Amino acid sequence: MVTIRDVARAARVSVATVSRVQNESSLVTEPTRRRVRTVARRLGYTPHAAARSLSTRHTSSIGVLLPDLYGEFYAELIRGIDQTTQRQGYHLLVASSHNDRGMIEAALQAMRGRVDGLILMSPAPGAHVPVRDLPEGFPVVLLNCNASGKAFDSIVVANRQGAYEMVRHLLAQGHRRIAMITGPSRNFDAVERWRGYRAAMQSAKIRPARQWEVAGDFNQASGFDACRKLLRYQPRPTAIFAGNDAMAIGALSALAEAGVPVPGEMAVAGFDDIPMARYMHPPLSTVRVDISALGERAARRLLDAVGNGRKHHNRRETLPVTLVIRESCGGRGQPAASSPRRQEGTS
Amino acid sequence: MVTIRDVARAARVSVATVSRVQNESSLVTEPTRRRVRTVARRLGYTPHAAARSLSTRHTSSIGVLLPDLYGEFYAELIRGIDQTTQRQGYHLLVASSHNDRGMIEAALQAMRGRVDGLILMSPAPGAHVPVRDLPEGFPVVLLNCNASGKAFDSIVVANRQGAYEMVRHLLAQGHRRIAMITGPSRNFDAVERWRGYRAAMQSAKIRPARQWEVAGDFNQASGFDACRKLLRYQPRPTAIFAGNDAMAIGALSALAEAGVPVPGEMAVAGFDDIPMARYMHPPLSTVRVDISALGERAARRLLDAVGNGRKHHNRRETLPVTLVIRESCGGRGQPAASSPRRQEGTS
DNA sequence: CGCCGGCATGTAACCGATTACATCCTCCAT
DNA sequence: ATGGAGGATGTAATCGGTTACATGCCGGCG
Repeated sequence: MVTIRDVARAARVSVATVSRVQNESSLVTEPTRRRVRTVARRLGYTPHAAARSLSTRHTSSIGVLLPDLYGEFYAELIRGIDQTTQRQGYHLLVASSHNDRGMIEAALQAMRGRVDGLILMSPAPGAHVPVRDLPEGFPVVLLNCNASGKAFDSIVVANRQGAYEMVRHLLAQGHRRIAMITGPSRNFDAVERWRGYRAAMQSAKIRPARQWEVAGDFNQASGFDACRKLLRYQPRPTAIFAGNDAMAIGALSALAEAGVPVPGEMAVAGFDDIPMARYMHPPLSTVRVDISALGERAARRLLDAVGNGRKHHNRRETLPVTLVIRESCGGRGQPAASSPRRQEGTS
Repeated sequence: MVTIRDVARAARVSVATVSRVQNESSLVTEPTRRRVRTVARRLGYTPHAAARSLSTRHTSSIGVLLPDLYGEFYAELIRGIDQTTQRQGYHLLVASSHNDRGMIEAALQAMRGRVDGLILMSPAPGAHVPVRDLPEGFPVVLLNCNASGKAFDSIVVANRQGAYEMVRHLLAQGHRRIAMITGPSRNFDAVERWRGYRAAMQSAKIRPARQWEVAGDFNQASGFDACRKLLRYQPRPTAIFAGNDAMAIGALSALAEAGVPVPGEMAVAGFDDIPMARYMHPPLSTVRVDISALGERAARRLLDAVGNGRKHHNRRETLPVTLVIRESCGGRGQPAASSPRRQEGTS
């Protein structure tokens, strides 16, 4: 393992000079600089990150603590975060907590001295983040958490509003018996979307009925099951609003199997606008959430705090969502677009 | 920032003792241990990771360098890796290279002193990994790379065999005009799958024709476009094998739009078995790749190398794949299953 | 009684960088 | 000629841990 001292010796200079060359300090004469560069390259020298962060007191990496890593949502989120942090020369330390309180604390501990800031997403609506474990004044950005009274920056998706508008749209189409397949009750997004549904129903003077709300868990399979359950109702609902696209797709599958025409006898809508959604049969109406933008904003906000005064601003930002009406809910849907949406996926 | 010395002073012991308590060393009497523990907790002491790794010469985290982060594939891969590393107390530093050679090198550099080992996936089939940038004897596991003659551990997916078997299945159904929508030509998986297709066609004495091979990029949109192109052919193909599920789904969408019954007039098959696949209409036949298992194996292999002698074994392991025949290709398909596949996704 | 072994604890060197401060040199102004 | 300014470079302290080795204490045994 070649260290800065090896380079210094070989280049017949002091360690200080080598360090200065590495860090682009202006106080080195051009010939010296070249000599050091050459020697460093020849020896294959790379500065030791741990040593560097010990003395500089920053790590140029940030932590991302998520409840889970399963599914497109987190993939997109991480991608958005990575995009902006990488551009600024920061690295990403990711961890998943599996919603386990102990693991959250362990992860938070482990991050000390490893990262300069933290993006934290703990989905349980009631759970208060174990903030006390964090060093005082440590930059944190919360995602989709209720900020629990503490002065943290946070970014939330306009879940309630999106759900409200989608259900209003279904109402405008003449639907009255609108069922909802909800997400996990301990999930912040799920609960907010459900609140939006309720608010919209009430705005149309329709009394919310527990029976129209079937619980799912955000996976396709639960949407499939929930839909089958709804099909046994008498009278049947005429529209199904699913808490996310995965469940909506499960529902579409159940409807196809049961021979129920969509949107003819049943309108379906989802939430998220995952890439798949427009390629469903029929193309799925949904609420578009730009997840990678969410990640980008969080990262930008965090890097801001890390770079500048590292102060908590207690700013709460809301990421807007937009209705995407396609054929599955009977509005005039657009046909599936054919323009490629991104460069190149894999596998 | 409270350090080990602060704790030592407050507990009236030396730093060595505090360190020993932290590391569960047996050489501390029970009363001392308790006293130190109490003081540490009261002061909110957490050891500084950078300092610790500087002296112990290991970081308890491993690096994951991927070509991109877009899509379910990488999400699953990271999840699989995270699962096993987390269990052993390791952290994950992820980075995406965007296939840019410079960025790969930069990332490799940045990993020095930050990670104990590396999982590396560079998809370009010709590209040789810039191995020389790695410290001698640094544990590395390559994913889906051709190991380029160096003595590295590697794990590859049985892409060629899976494609071969799927096309053989289509042939057995009586299809002769089987088209393929290929993935990006610089992608290792894509090329291997295409080779499998070719091999199967040749095994049936069908001369491969360039015209039956339409280029895609692994995204839904490209599958949609490619399928429209194929529909204009005279005579039409009777089966389409897509290089991955995303493109197969795009193709299904184009077929639905054109009113071509599946599998009646056109059989369709994909590759990967993403969770969505069984919920398509009709359910999609595909080649199942257990991506998270791929990640798990890679992680296990790497941790093995890190823990034990950190030697390169130059072992090459192959992850098997299995055919999943559903309705989209006319075999007797299973109906969509209704058992939940995983605990709880989000959004 | 004295010596020795072994255990609990302390002291200080070290890991590999950064950087404040010291030093030295050169060149210029008085 | 001389003092001083200022730039290039070197020396050594420092970051916060770990750990080899030193020390001191205690009990047991000859």
